[in-house]
Amino acid sequence: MNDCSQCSVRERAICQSLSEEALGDLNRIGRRQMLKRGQTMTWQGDESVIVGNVIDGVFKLSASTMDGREQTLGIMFPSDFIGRPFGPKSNHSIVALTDAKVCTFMRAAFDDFARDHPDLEHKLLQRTLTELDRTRQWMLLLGRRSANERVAAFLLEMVARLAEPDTEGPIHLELPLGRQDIADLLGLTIETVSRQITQLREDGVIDTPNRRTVVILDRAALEACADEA
Amino acid sequence: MNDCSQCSVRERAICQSLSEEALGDLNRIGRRQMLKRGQTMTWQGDESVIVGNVIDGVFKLSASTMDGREQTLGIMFPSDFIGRPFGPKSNHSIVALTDAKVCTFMRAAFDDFARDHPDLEHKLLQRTLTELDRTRQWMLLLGRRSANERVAAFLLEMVARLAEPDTEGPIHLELPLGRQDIADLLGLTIETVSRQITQLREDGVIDTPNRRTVVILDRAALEACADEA
DNA sequence: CGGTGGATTGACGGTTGTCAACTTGCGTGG
DNA sequence: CCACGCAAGTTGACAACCGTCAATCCACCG
Repeated sequence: MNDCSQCSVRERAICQSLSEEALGDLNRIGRRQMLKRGQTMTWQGDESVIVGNVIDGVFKLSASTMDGREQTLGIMFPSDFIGRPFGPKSNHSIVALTDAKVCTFMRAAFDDFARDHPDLEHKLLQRTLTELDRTRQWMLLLGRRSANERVAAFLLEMVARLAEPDTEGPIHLELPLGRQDIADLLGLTIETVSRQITQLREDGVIDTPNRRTVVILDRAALEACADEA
Repeated sequence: MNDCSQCSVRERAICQSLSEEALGDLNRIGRRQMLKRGQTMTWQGDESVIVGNVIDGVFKLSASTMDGREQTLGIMFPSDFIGRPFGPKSNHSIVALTDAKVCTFMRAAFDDFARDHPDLEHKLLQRTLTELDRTRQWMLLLGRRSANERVAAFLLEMVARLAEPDTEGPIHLELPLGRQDIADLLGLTIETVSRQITQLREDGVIDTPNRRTVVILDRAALEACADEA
């Protein structure tokens, strides 16, 4: 059964605003879906048919030019809302970076439901505004920051989103992205990302015990990199 | 008097959703404000105090790094909504690119009003979603496109936003931005922008009768530049 | 133990940024 | 109305950073 009361993002997703009864109604038009790492949920340019909440796993939103250069537009974590409600087209692909679980709705049905539940729309508005803020910050990074600033900023962003807050000492990160994903997110090539990471390791700022884990040894130094120079 | 019924963006701004009565209530908490070209309405990092509708003129949203590199995050035209509702901080400055007129509200009062008027919130949500789409498209440009692609894309964007639709022959554009503004928007330097414009002129794609006007001579060629190569 | 795909490293070149000189356009004041 | 002055824009020479291409390395899989 799809029981929202036991949903792991119950307290954080936009559905938190709903009464038990409304939640039941919403549940009736939704369905759970599992995706494998690397699987694409929706394609750039397709009609906007599906929207939903990320329950588990990590997704990237990405767009590419006609000749195949790719740019990641955002990373979505559990409780984030994905897809394009109230509009006919989706301008980006949504791809699972890890095995993932989502709670999906047909867009038309979701739109109708949302219009009848202003509290839900309000939560969605707040989330959209926050995402717009984040996206604009990323524009500054893409437009004006150097390769080493970008990599430092990326690592700090991952700390903010993945690590336990306020831990003392070295911070252990298990990255949901490979090097190519990082490059696509930062608007760099995989080689440049690799070189910057090597540099940070040689400077003693981070350690990389294996390809997917990063240990932050000197957070202050990383923050100095990200803010300028 | 502030008479919304005669407002030049009455049919296009988010207020279009309001009844006569609600419009009167909103009008009572708002005030008109004039700004000169170059004047800053709100500053990056300040508390979010003011929100509003652009009535006349053009604004840029911009953010800068600690060492002074600047990136423009968006261009706002009449009927667009500016400022950050439902959140305490504004992460970007809002600067008038031309003499301008806005209809402003104290954020706290606007927030309260919006929460009581779901139709208004819905319009705001739609606008925010559209702006997020546009911003993400711009991320692709900043992350992955070359200088000449960026300039071509910029000119086409200006055609879309400023020119009469579907005119045959050469398209006349009166740019609201100077070269430095264009550079900040495209994540380039002023010199690179200048060189690309010179190149397009020498190729016969555009003409530049004076510093602020551009004539599109060969739109197809421009579109070819923007899409790739 | 060997294969495969991701990651790293190196050499090189191109695009764009930097610095500086010069030109052009525009407004002000004589 | 013209001339002057300044800001905006253009052009050139050069350097740096990052992308490209290619070889190699390494982790993880059977």
